[in-house]
Amino acid sequence: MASKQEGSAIRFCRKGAWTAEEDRKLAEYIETHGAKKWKTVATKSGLNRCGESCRLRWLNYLRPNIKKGNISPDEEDLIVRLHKLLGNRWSLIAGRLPGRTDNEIKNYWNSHLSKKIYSTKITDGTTGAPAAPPPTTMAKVQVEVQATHHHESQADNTELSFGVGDSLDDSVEGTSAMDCIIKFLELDENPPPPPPGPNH
DNA sequence: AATCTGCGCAACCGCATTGGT
DNA sequence: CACCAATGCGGTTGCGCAGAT
Repeated sequence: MASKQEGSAIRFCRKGAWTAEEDRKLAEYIETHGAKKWKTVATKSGLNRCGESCRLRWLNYLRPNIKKGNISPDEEDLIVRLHKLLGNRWSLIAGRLPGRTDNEIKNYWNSHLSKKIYSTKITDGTTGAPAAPPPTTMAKVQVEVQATHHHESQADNTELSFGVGDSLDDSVEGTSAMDCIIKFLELDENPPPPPPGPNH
């Protein structure tokens, strides 16, 4: 019986907007069992949804400590700077903005900031290539950050700062972490003179 | 008052990466 | 060491709402 239901759940993933009832079921299940093994979550929670769909819904909407809307000028500035550094690594950028999701930042960038940046570039006369060509792998991100700062040790710190495993939890993401990023970004704006080293 | 256009948000799809067997 | 499955990420699309004409 159960196996049949599970099978159908996997084969016929419901699509479209989530209902309040689905949200409740998902939240209830995750509260009890935790947010892991999304395929299992999808089947055991009684939702005819794909695991990926459940994950997205949880991360972008149901998860606690999520801020909705009202992106402050500070956050906007941070997003612009981080995007300049990291390119379209939305999850990394989101990791530095407590309570924000990669999807929200991505949407915000696409609808607001990209236009803003573009018009700024037109004004500056610096048209052409995007702020940061999107690297395809984390390794490339590291290389890019290193290249940006022309300083190995700094790049190493950066890599630590931008750990992917960071959660959006406000309790973890303290002011000091944010301060660290802001400092880091200040360095990006006013980079110290590169030491005479192996770096070009 | 009705229609059209643009904007913002939520969700889906495909690809890449990582972990386990 | 190779293969398979699961997970995560980024890009793109669709839907609904608000404002302008």
